[in-house]
Formats: sequence, structure tokens, C-alpha cells
Amino acid sequence: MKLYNTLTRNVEELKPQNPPAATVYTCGPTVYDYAHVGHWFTYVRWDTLLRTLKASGLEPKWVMNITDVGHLVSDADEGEDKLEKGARREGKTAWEVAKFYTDDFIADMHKLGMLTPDEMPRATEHIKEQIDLIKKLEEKGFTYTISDGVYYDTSKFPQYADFAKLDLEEQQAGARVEVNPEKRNATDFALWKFSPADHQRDMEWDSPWGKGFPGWHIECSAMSMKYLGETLDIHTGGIDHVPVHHTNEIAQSEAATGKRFANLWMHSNHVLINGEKIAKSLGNGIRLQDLIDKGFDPMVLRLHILESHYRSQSKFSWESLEAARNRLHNYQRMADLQFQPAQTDVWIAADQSLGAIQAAMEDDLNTPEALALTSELAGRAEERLISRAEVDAFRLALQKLDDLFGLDLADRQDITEEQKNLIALREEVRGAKDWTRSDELRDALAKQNLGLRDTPHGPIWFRI
RNA sequence: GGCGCCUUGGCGGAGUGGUUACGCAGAGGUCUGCAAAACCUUUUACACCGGUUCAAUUCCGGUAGGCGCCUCCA
Repeated sequence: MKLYNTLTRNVEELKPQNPPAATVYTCGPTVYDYAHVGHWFTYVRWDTLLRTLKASGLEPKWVMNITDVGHLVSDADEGEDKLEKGARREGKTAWEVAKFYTDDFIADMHKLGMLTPDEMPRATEHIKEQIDLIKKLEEKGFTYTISDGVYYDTSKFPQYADFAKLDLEEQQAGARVEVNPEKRNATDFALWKFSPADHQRDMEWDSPWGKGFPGWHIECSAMSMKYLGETLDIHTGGIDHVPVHHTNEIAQSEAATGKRFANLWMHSNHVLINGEKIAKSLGNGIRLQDLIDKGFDPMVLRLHILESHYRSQSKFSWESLEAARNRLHNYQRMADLQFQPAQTDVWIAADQSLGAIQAAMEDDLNTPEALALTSELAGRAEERLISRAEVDAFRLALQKLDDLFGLDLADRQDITEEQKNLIALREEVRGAKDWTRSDELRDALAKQNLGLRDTPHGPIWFRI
């Protein structure tokens, strides 16, 4: 399996350390607000990665964290904690806010048919691990303490700028935020922040350095190492994490262990709405619930996400969502053929397509190519028939497509006996050339959202 | 200012030095009792200008426009 590695900026062969095991860590959500479609583009893509790893014979262990403390209003550790800010906004405690949005996120994950990660660790449940890691960094001389917290001295890690190919000096010239003057370097980041003297936080813990809370970056290092070991096979996240969050994760993890933190880094590009990124400041976040309210099945969004490549900047619009809905309908019509095999020698030969589809997925998750092949499969059979002889193989093929895409094609329901009887009755009157009665029956079925097409091998129904 | 990316037919979106991507939508046709589905045809596709080449949408240089990160943020 080949994947693009941000570390080397090349597509390379995935080489897990202990195959068939493969460790995957995904930077999860900060649960201070609802997730929007941009988040789902990213998370569905990682879900697709896991599905492809499994389909290729690996046994991945997937960990996705929940950031429920410490993510400050600025990634660069300025400003206040997002959770505390969200709590103030909603008149709740930070704990209540975290639980509410965590539950909402997981509910949406299920609606989108995502695999459940093996672990979804919360930062607040791993304070000890984070403190231990900071202690390790302190012992090795990578930290210093100033008035508001314990910081990582990025100048002690010479490779700091390498991952994101940062030009630290030039970058400072354009900085738009005031840097804490106590920091030794502009890129230094907080490992432990002290609670403010003037008010009590909802979330705070004792530590060797004083009461406070962990910085955002340290949680991912601490929790990934706890569950997956010191060197990850794959680390994934949004493209925005390259210059700060992941750069910092590498700095602190590799300083602590002396080992490579992750062998392969994958980043999902952003999705644009009306040519702009989705951002709080633009107020253009669309939630999964907004789609559902407009009558879209979450699977439509899932298919739409797969229609573009994860490394390219894709676009979201209601028009393209409608196109995805129609495409999904076509796939579902293909899937419904499993209930009505015909006496025909026409073969869909789905297993031939599956090899090519899987190969496309294993080529850096080329989902557009994989879907192109799937669409060809859906439209291949002459008059869209499958033969009785291949119905079992066809069902197996649908299951394999589900394994890769998660579009729920295999798990569909047959029509009712009553509906089958109506179709049979229509065949009878059609045989008698009673076109009026025949069309009445067709209209009656249409009211139950069932369409019919008459083929030389008998009528085939499809859901409208 | 620094780093990086993009510009493909009505819309979305792959890909390639010479061959139909694919999907959705529109028009015409074949087929059909009528439909439907399928199939066929169709609307001069690769921003612009140079260069390399037998051949460039696909490589190189420039121009124009747009975008992302360096604030929020997947």
C-alpha cells in the first residue's frame, strides 16, 4: 500500500513496524462546539484509510483522541482555553461542555457509518501521563518555566523547523499576534499552563510546577505513546496541523524518547465553501444536522467526500451534494439487484472490478478513481441484470465495497410480499394486454416509491 | 513579507507527453404497448503567452487570476 508521507513529501510504500499490526493515531476534535462538514471530510477520510488498511490485510489499531482541555484560543498557546470559553458562553461548566460536544461528535460519527476507533482517549483522563512526559522533558533540559507556565525550548531541538519546512526568522516578520515577551523563542509552546490567580478554572490539576492544566500539544504525544508505543506507523491530521501542532508533537516526543515519533504523516486538505475555508470567523460552518434537515442521508455526504482526493482542496456545495445523492441512488439500485436475479447469462463480474478498486484505494487512497470504477461496475451489465448464478458472488462484492467505502450497499432490505404480489399481478394483466390496469398497478407501486422497468427477463424494481 | 498550492467541458472531479476518466445535469436518437433502464450521439475541456519536442492539457519559463498556512480552524 502506498501513501503520501508529509515527512518526505513523497508517495511511499507503507512499512508497518510489526505487520500485520499497524498503528494509526488521528488528531481528534476539540469538543467545545459542533463539528462541521469540514471536520467530517477529514474524519471520513481517515475512516477510509482504516478501511483500506484492513482490506489490504493489515490489522490496524486506531486511536483518536478527544481534546477536552488545554486547546487555547490560539494554537500558538496564546489566549484562553477553548473549553472554558465555551463554558462561559453557554453558562455551563467546561466539563459539561466537553461531554455535550463529545457525545454529539460520536453520534455524528455513527450516522456517517464511521468505524469506531479502538481507543478514544480524553486528555482530561490522561493528566498523569502528560505530567510524566513533561517531567521527562524537564530532566533532559528541554523546558523552562515563566510566569504563566512551563514551556518547551524549541531552540534545543535543532530539527524543529524541518517537518513543516519553516523559515523561522522570516515567519516572525509576518506574525500577527503579540508573542509573550517572557518566551525565549517565538515558537516555544506551553507544556503546562498555570491556573490564573484571579479566578478558578473548571478544569485544573496539581502538578510539580503548580496548579494548572496541560498544553494542547502534549496530550497527543502522551496518549499516542501510551496506547501505540513511542513510534507510530501512521499519524494523521488536518493540513493546518503541519506547522504548529504536529511540529510541536515531533519536537516534544522525539526529545523525550530519542526515537522517530511517526514514520508516516498524512494530512487531509481543507474543504472550501464558496471559495472560502470554513472558519469560526466566517460563520460558514455547516453541520451534519443541517444536511439531514434538508433531507440528505448522511451517506450522501460520505459519498461526496470520497468523490475528491484527500490531498486536494475540495469544494462543498449543495449542488454537488445533490449530484452525490443521485450517484448514491444509482449504487443503491445496483445493490437492490441482489434481490432480483434474472434468468440471464449477463454477468456483472463484480469480482474483476474489486481488484482494481482496491488497487486504487491502496494507491494513496485514490477514492475518485475507485468510485469511477464502481460507477463503471454499476453501469456495466447489459440492462442492469445479474444472473441467478452470480447472486452470491454479487452479495460478497457488495460487502467488499462496503468494507472499503462504508456506504451500506450490502445491508439493504427486500421489498414486501405485498409489493411482490402487485408486481406479479401486473405481469398477469400485462400478459393479457390490459394496459390500463397495468399502468394503474405501476402507479400504485410508484406511490410506494417503487419504480419498475420491464426487461426481456421480467420486471425489475428499483427504489425511486 | 515567508512557506506551499491551484486554474480541466454547464457543475463536481481524476488523470496522462500521442488513446473515452468518472459522476451529476442538458439536447437528440435506438429500444418499449407506454414507460423505465440501458446504450449511442451531442454541447470546439484542459487560464493566457512563449519554449523544449515528431507530438503538450501533461515538461520548462513568464503573465493573469484564485486559494491555504504563518490569527480562529479539520
